[in-house]
Amino acid sequence: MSRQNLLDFFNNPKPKEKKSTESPSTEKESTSAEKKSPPKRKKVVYPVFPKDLPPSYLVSVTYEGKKALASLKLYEPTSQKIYFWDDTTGHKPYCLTNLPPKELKKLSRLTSHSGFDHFEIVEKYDPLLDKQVKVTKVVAKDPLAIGGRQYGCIRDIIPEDYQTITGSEEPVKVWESYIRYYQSYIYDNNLAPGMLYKIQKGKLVPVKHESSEETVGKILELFPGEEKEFMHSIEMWARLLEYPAPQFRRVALDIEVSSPIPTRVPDPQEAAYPVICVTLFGSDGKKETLILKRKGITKGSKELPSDVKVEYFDSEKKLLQKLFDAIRDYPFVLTFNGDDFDLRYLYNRATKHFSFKRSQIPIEVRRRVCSLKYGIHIDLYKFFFNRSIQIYAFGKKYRDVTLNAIGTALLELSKIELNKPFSELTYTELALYNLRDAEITLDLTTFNDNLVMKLILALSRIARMPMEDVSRQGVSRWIRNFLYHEHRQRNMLIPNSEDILAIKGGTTTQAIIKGKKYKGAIVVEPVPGVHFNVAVMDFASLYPSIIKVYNLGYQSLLCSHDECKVNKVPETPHWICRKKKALESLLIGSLRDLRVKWYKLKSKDKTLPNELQGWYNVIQSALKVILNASYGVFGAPTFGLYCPPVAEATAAIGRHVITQTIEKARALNIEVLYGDTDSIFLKNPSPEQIKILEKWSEKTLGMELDVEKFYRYAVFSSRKKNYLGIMSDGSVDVKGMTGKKRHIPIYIKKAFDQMEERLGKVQSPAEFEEAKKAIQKIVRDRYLRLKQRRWGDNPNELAFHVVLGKPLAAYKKTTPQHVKAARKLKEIGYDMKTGDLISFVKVLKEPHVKPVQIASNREIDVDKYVGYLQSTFDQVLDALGLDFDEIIGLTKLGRFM
DNA sequence: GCGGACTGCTTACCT
DNA sequence: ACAGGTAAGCAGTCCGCG
Repeated sequence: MSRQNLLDFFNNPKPKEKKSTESPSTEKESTSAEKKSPPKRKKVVYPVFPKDLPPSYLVSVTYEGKKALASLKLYEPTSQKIYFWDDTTGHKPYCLTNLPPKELKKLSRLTSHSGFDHFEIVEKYDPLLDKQVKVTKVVAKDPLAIGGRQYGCIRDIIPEDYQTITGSEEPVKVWESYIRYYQSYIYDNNLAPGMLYKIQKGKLVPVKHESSEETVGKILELFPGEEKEFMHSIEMWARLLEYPAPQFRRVALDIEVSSPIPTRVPDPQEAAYPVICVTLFGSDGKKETLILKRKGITKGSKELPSDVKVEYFDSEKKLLQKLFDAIRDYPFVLTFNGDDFDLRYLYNRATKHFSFKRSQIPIEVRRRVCSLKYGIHIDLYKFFFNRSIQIYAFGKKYRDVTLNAIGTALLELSKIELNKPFSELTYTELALYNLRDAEITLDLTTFNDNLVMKLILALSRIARMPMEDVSRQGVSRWIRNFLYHEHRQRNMLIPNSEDILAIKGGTTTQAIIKGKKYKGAIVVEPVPGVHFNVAVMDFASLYPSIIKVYNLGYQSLLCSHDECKVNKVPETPHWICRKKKALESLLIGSLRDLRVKWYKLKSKDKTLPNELQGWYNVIQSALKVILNASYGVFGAPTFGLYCPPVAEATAAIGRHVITQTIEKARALNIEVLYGDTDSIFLKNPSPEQIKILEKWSEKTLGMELDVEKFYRYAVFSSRKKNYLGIMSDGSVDVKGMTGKKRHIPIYIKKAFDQMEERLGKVQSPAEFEEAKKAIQKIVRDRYLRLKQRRWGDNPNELAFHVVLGKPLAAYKKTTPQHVKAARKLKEIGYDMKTGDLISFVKVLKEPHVKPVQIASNREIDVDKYVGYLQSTFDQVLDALGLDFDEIIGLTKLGRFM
């Protein structure tokens, strides 16, 4: 499954849009701002949707407790303002139960519950029983009554009281009680966050975008002969994805707080120390820094850029007031870790240390999230932390989830390095530092034509989630939510996870890895050596294809029909339904086909206007992220539609498919050099042989097998997931090799890179001998330099870099080397937490490791590094028939001396 | 008490 | 809070050994 990423498209980033300088640069620094205009205490009123407003994007749905209804935020792209619209449909929170009203009326705790409203009998399709059922809709006055955290909510009362009161053994079921109210509102009204709406006669109605509709029509023509149901899904997705994206008016916010201990981050709960500097960096050109005056601090000699507006404050309260007013002005506010720090700190600082009332602060603090009353808060830390985003959208370009690492990797813009503690900075130094952080934060969303904003928008549409949620939650939530949405659209009961598990059961195969639930993919034993003319064929999104073609989903696996029981999944006792299409199969299948047949092609179509091609690339990446996870979620207990047999069946069919393909290739007399999950590496196949394989796959497996790439030659050792592939242009694919892993010292990596470059130059088998000699020289040189201890003035290049996977105290079973180093760092005052990258070197003395910060050249254990050099190169040398010891001048005999 | 064989833990990677 | 499979290094344990 190939790993081309979102950034590939933008190899030629356009020059940045010129930012309009809204504030004239003449006003540089005014120290007297607060004397001029003391902030007035006026009531903050937010705009309500006017009657004739142009089409606006639905960006948020929340429950408004005071009014007891759903409240929507819409972003009007011309005025670039947020407007509020309150529900007029009378929609109310509810849950479903199998008890009829007659029985429910016996439950006095329910009927007398202050939040209880009424009962309705509704008919639904139960996908686990495959039949229509009558259930009771228990309607409530507010969402907390259904499933609030406090004692005695409706979803708990129903089963508890029914059994105690009636003594009945009948299983009492409650459905859909754990769905957030605003999601329920979105599902029931078939809303799509991120899409265009208008208000017509007091109702929210979707806006048609004509040229997008035309494209949707064209897309549908790409799928002749598909069933009606499938076409409807394609149409729905295409509409969600074709509609244009707006310009997002936004501001990045970053604050600095004084702290008595420089290495400790102040606690946002206490918010005990003053906010000393704040920067607002806007997409509209705003660059404003607010500084708190403190004793003994001077401006210093450095200069700020002339377009930055600086304001000094005598009082922190006034600074906060000014900041709050600015926040209120923007429809979108960006932070890096604002949920856990900046916004939380500001809120607590304002309420606990100054006399701000809650109504005077534009921030709402919840358990894990900080949101805004007016705008939309996007915490980019949470977004970039998302593993799927990291890997599939950004191709692992950034490895550390810090502002500095992401900024450096994606923007080539780094944080300003400080060489003295915070408290000793001049005002200007502090402002520059703060300004840079805010700049990076904004630029993370502007680069490549606002890629990140568009990506969040696209995901929001697919997942049917507000942008605020989709940017914070993981891919399993995205998938769950659009599947839930489709359940509601079809009047299907959304099953409880435990019921799926109880009916469909667990897994039956034995995993190779201890502790795993079921058997996964096949990895073919590679044929060691150097092979010229290697074709890599793979199945385009194998697992989503399987889910589509084989009709996989919790409904279809182990269905209740006797006649389906013969439709077995290979190597398992599971069977698959032949009578009814599973929702997952339909929706994941249509998404896959849409990506492969439209968005992937369009994202590479140079004839399209640049901007449109970019949008298509965003879409195909968003789809990739979702599709890549679409099989895994079935095996994840946290997924709402968790169904182990579905995951197990997908993997089993995958093994079957690849095994058959390998057999077919061999039957065609093609040597199969290697294969992993969905790919096969073929030695020197003829174009005819390839064509036969492709046709065969289409016909017998119903799946698309294509040549994904062609290597001039490939180098395999006997290790799986470990090879080099040299493309015809000389570029080199390096997979799984230690020489490419992030933790190894640059000193060793450099030698590996040299070797890689040399291998890229080899055109033919005849040229190989010379390359081998060159590689031997590279290895020998690096070995000798190590032995001569020539690596520089400090051991930085010898440092290993390993991520701390959990808090220091959680390492109980063993103490790995990086943990030893981290504990040492902690002793000398560093703040060590999960996710930190620990850099350490290997030294002679116990405990043989030392943080690089405090290590010196003379204590380095050179032989350890020689050992590392050897194991790194062995992976390649094996295949080339070379021997490390011989290269460095040890004869085979010499090794025993 | 010591060393080799073994298992388990941890991280980084592949698909 | 997507999944399982593989490689590598090190920590810790067990067992034999006069």
